[in-house]
Amino acid sequence: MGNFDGMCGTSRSFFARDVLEVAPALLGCVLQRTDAEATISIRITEVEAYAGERDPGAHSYRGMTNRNKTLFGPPGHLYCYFTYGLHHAINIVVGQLGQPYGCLIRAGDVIEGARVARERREQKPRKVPLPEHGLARGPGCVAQSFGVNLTNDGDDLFAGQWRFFGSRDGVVLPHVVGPRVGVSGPGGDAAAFSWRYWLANASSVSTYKPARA
DNA sequence: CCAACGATTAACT
DNA sequence: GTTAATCGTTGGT
Repeated sequence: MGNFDGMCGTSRSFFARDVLEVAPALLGCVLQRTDAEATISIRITEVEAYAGERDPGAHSYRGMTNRNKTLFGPPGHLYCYFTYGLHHAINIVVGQLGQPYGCLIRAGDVIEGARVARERREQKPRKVPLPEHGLARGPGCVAQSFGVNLTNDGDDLFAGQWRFFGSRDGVVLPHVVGPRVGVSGPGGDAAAFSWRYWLANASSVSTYKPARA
């Protein structure tokens, strides 16, 4: 495993561009992590762009903190954070060094390692069975399927456990654009920040929930 | 120091 | 549609 039809390895410079250019280009790409337990490969179906100092919805809007310092580092690394006291979520760091841009990976199709991903997602008993397309549906579910936590914050996606596969010809797949999920305040303004991108026909795309005022 | 809240999820009415 | 779960980070005092 590890090779995908029409896909190939990508260089770090793919991520060293503006986040509004990179975010839609991530759709259909495959992110892969191999640890002692398994190899998990996820085909990205939903992302959101966060544009640092020009984005009031971004963690990095008010400058560097201990939590968000990875965003200020080189592109092509993993920004992992913990939220709501329960969940982890992952970004890919985007932009030139020092531009604190990130793409939140909101959903994807688990195309390799689904058995282990399901074990991780079903550690707590559930009332209704988890469908295959629900394994990595939602940011917390993506992180849990990969089995990542805060110790993975800053991981280099071009080394160690991680691989990233883009489309061979760099084509951006047809997609849908809309307002971001769960962003309150000015950054949630749908007209100014419709920076959520998803594949229209993907069943793993999370259901839309508007942010509270 | 402390209070508020969050780039969420799953279950419930 | 509404709400509990659960805690680190953040920003103000």
